[in-house]
Amino acid sequence: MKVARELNYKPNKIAQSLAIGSTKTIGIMCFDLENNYFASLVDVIEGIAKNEGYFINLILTHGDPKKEREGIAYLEERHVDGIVLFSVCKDADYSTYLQSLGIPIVTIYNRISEDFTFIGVDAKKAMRDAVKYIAGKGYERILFLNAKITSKKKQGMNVYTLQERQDGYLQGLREIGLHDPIVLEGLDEEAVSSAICANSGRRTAILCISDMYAVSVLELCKKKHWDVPGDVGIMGYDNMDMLQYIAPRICSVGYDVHLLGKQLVTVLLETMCSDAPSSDHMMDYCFTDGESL
Amino acid sequence: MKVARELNYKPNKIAQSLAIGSTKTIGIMCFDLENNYFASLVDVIEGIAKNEGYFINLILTHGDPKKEREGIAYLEERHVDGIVLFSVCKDADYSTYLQSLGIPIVTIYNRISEDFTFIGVDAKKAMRDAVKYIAGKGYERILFLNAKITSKKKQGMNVYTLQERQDGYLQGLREIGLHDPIVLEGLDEEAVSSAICANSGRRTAILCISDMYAVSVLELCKKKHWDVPGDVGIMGYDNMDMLQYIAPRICSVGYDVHLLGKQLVTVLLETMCSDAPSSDHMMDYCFTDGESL
DNA sequence: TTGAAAGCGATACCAG
DNA sequence: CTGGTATCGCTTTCAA
Repeated sequence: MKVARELNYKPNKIAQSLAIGSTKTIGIMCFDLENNYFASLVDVIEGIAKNEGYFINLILTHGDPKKEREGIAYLEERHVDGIVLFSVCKDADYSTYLQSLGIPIVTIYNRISEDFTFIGVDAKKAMRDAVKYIAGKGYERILFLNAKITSKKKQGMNVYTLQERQDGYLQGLREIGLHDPIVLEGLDEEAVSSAICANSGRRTAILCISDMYAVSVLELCKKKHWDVPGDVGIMGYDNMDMLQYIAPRICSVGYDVHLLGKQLVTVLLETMCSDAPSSDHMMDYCFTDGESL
Repeated sequence: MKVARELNYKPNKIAQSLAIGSTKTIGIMCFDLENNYFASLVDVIEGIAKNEGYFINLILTHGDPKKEREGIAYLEERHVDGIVLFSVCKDADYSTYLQSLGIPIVTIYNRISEDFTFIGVDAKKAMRDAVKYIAGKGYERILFLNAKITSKKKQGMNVYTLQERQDGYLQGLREIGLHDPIVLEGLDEEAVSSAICANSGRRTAILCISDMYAVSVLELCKKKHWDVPGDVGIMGYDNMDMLQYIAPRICSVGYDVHLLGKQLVTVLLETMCSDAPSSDHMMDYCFTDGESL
């Protein structure tokens, strides 16, 4: 040991990994970091993984399924011990391909199949309750603003969470006896405006797939000089930090990102040890009150 | 090759790295990803590095010098080919220690020493010009709101960029003949309010170390019912995306984050090949006009 | 062109 | 408890 110190010996983790067959590395496959939701989650995961002695290999897909496949191949070659996967791919082949790798995988945001543990919020339930929450504020007409889910589907992309949220909206609407669901896809100002205007005198709210959409709708309302929440109600999803700086404060669906990251890593580590897939974890959520409803 | 395909052969990058002595991996040592500025930059770096065939090992320090030192040690053990370093450490020993590792390092945000290539915006010049820009809008009194630079210094932290920005402010003030610099440290509402109020009838602007501080000052002004930009002018730094959703639109110092990331990776790759430290790159910046001045 | 052997830097087993 | 050796999977060199 004395000689080792004198020669300034440093163990070579590469050789160690090769010999021991484990890299002590976790791969994170994520969309992007521009979105604060993803960035926060990666931030939390890194911290917890590091505490547990694991390193992070980060790969971003920017929504490109090809990049995801390539990224998975890289992670396989690099022999990461586990993967946190925000997937944009979806087909049966992909699921069996992932399964064949024999690498523990935990999915988040989009589910791939029942074969992989999923950690997240029960988006369907959250949106169903959000509809009731909005109705409770006296709105008689509730629109849903989704991303361009149909075209994403056509491109063979994974739209699990978008679909869940939309289904939750539809279910919520049925349960409160409103039978004219209106789903908008993408932020086309014309389309959104005319949908809002066709209200036949009923107070209208718009439930958005995410806070970014909600913020854009708010911008639109300001431009059109519509009063929020008087003329138009707005609700977002994710409760991003940024909302607190925007007036009026947009109501949103929030959850504990730190806890989510914690569970993600815990379950992944569990899977890595026991070699058996763990059960899903559904997080709690809560509505953050604001001035937009 | 046919047999290889049949047996579904996949090269083992770990063994390859060991044999070849290169991991094709770049380490990114960064503060956090909560800050959109850092998150964007990491996002850009990942994309460009991947295009060049390099992988990302991400380590976050959350401003803790101890975590940075540990992180560097990990990256050394893992034999990354190069490091992008957002440093919070600063002392002569640290610089020579890093030098002794023999790993190509490019620094950003905070400079460590002349021995390491630095890529970034000339913050001193930017702030000096910002003072003139503000003065040009008719303000006769300009305050500077910094982070808690003094206490960070005492803790032995690297405050290079904070100091540069502050020095730029001081220099700009001298050059336009204003001789009462007022530097505030940290967002103490009391202190900021009273500094703003002690204006002796002169129109007052507050130049902030970053957009987050600028946004908070705006919040404060709203709470105090001060008119922006009538009573108080505000200017930020970084020109974060978020500003476009906040009214009034805060003026800021912007620059091309994508280009910054591109240069970072390019220079790092250059250093990795030639083995000689490259020269610094100073980015252009521009003032984004808004409604807060 | 092909094949065999030595190394990269650790771990792990087995005899002494 | 110590010291030698095979192994991990690949690159590289050298000989055939």
